Amino acid sequence: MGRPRNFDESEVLRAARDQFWSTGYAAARVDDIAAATGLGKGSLYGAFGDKHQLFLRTYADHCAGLVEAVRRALDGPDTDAYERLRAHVMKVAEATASDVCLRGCLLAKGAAELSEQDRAVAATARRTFTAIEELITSCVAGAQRAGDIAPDADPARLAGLLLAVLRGIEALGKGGSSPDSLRAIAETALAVLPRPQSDQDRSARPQSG
Amino acid sequence: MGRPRNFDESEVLRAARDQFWSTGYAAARVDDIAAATGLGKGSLYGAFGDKHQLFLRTYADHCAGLVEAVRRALDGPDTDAYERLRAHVMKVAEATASDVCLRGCLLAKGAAELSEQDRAVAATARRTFTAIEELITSCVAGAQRAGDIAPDADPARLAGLLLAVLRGIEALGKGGSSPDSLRAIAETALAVLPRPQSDQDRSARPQSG
DNA sequence: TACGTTCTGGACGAGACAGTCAAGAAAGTC
DNA sequence: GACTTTCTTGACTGTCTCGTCCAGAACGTA
Repeated sequence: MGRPRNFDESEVLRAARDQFWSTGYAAARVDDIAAATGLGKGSLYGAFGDKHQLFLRTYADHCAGLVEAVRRALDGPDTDAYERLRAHVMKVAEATASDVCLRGCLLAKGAAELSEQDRAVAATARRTFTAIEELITSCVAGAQRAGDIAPDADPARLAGLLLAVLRGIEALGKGGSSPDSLRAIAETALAVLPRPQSDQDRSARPQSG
Repeated sequence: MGRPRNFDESEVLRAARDQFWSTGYAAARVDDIAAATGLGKGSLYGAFGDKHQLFLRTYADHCAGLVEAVRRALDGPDTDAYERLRAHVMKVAEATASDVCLRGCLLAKGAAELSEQDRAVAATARRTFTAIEELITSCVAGAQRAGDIAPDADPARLAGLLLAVLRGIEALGKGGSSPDSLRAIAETALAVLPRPQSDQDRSARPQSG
């Protein structure tokens, strides 16, 4: 059956992804990727095709992983849906704030660099955004059923807004916005979500100071 | 006094910017930039230094122009502050939605590609974000004085949220989100802004359907 | 052990690219 | 008109990088 492969595919893909992630697609050198993975270029080309194919593969895998992570963070019973949503939004802000090297999110970085000229990248990015938005929509709807979101609000619209805020936090983090300001954005986004009337309406307002 | 320059600096910078804008920094070729500007490479290097310096110049100019455009859109009397804010948010959504080629915003594209490795780019992006946020803060404060925003809300926090939403819309547009969904995000962001108590509270809620 | 097959690794070639340079052009000055 | 200075042009160079290729290694099979 021939010589078996001497490497773990997922490890190689992760190393390759990290190269693309830190330098971007165009600036990533195949030789560097080979060095980072420990493979010779022949093996790399034999197993994954050329640089572009390798990128598409790592990008798609990474995006799928992202969606799965969001699913794990947001899935669960309605009772805790609002709390899970809150925790997730804050976690994204914290993660972006603590990304000292400004590497940011590969999803956004890849889309920014390539979506104009590469339909496959644009399609993957779009699918990823849509999938995450659906997960947020479900979570908001759960919170609504549990009485933590105003009953007359549209979960899909709130989810769209929250997704935009999350992507915006990511974008601002790339510019080096302070951790505090990113946290403030996340808190404010949660604070303006419409709560049921029964709550003090004030609690839905960002406080001064 | 020697031979005078044969080109208009701002036109050359604009042409160079467009090259960086459509391909990204790393993938932009100096030969293409020269061709686009109509200059020989010698003139380009003589006038603007190397590729990196040229990019920094176009990036800084572009960001300064962006801030000026936002200032023009948001400056004015308190009476119309809320309306100007609303119009601006909707305009960004429309502009992103109609950006068929997914070129996106050079500010975000440059920051995504280079801020990790280039402090000057990160600093320019950060300054730009800060400047825009301050303009939004002023506008929100004006709207608050005019009675269009809840008096107990914190304009700076709302401005941070709005900036994040605007950047998020831009990021989602890069993935090819539908014009309708981008518009919906903008509308929802405006709808969740806390309005004064005197208004029907319902009007501050995104409607179902 | 001999053989076919698949993987490995790195040398190699072709092309692309950034930046330089030298010869000449266009201005001002005397 | 001679001279100085600055700008212009595009050919040129050296370097970098992608992708290929091939000799050999590591497996299963007979």
